Amino acid sequence: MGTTHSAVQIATAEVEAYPHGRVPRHIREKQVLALAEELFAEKGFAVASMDELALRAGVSKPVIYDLVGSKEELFKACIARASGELREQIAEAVSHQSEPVSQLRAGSLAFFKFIDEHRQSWSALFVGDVASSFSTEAESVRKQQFDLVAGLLEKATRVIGTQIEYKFLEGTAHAVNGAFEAVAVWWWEHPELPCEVMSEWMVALLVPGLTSLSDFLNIKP
Amino acid sequence: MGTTHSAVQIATAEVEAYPHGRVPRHIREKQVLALAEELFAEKGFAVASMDELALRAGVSKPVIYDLVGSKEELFKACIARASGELREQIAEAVSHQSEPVSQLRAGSLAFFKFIDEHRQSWSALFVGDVASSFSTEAESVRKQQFDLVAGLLEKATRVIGTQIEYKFLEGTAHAVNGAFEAVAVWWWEHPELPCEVMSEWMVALLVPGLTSLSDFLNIKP
DNA sequence: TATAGTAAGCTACTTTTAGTAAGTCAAGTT
DNA sequence: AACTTGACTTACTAAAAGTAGCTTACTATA
Repeated sequence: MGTTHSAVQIATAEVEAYPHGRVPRHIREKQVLALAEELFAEKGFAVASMDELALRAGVSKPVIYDLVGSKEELFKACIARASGELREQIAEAVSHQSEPVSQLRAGSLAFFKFIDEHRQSWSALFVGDVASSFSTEAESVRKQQFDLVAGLLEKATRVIGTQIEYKFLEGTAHAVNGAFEAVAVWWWEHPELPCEVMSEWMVALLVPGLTSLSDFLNIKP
Repeated sequence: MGTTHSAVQIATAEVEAYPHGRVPRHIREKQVLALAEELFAEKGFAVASMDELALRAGVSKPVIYDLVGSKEELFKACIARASGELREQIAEAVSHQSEPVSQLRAGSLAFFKFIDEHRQSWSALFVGDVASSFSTEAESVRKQQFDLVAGLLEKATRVIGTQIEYKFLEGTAHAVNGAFEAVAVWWWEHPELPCEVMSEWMVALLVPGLTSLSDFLNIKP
């Protein structure tokens, strides 16, 4: 367990187990996906070319197209894979907490840790280039933060005994997520700040408003 | 003053004042910029083509390239123009207020009003497609929100007599801006909510955290 | 074991679009 | 009248997405 292996390295090794070149579909697919993520991370969506991807995979272009459909679908697949991973990490961290504020804090820390460990990919897939036009994919991350936000607000309002409209929960979750994303982008140029500080900072910024938001929401039922 | 004229209509009228086709450079430039913004709003960066822009302007492609340099520069110019307008509107609204919270409230309302009146363009230039890769342009809007946030935090900390690090003001401004942008995107699918509600909602979400954030910031000098 | 079927891959295209080289044509300037 | 300049054109190149149709190796079964 001394060395760490990247997804690309693992996939390449698996492919090279077939020295004659003819590799089973699911193996080739994993390799192409891993190489694509790397390529997008290096160059961004617009500049990354399918020709180069084919070259790196040591395969011709139609093979790529047969596997992934189109450049856009490939990009979406990369986002889906990465955001799935992010979601898992946050969920894992949250699951150890029971109080809404502690959950948000744990989720926040997990978020920054994930980004810290995947700077390049994260920037390419979630920030740069066309990322936002595929927002339906990154959407799944928001869905999750939605749950955290909902937990916070519902607890706050359960006291008053009011049912908050779903709509407002949803919008607030988007706002919270937007704040996290934006500050993560800014963090990119200030990497000297540790995850813990980033996380506490965001908690300090958002929790007071979230807990007191119920007042506002009760005005507009 | 009965009818309203769009930027495109005005520019087209100016161009048609030269029936022989040879139009002075600055007039043609204004027309091309207006048409470009319209085209990007309709199709988004990736799908909009320079050929079609040339066609719509009734001019050949090299003319476009002579005027605007490249597709990316053209897009940046559109963002710069639009964000300049947004900045002006917010500045105007803020200038009528003196207290930080009132300023944030006024700025917030101006923000949502602007977007409400420029839905298509705003979405294409600031959200869709490549928008975020040109974030240096949209950056100028953040700079302004930075001032508002700084006002809030400095007032809060002046009481305690501490000097907040510039870095944290900046990051917080990004977070606030990200929250606004994200909720504006979400608003796109919930247009039934009036600007005033959106604005008050964001104020309710952000102000408590902003005013209390000083506690956190004083921990880390 | 011969052979039909299929999975993996290739060469060689088409199409679209950003960007450019080189020239035309009208109007003023000397 | 010759010369420069500024708006504009035709006709290209280059790069990259995506595809049609063929080849080759492996596999199952008669």
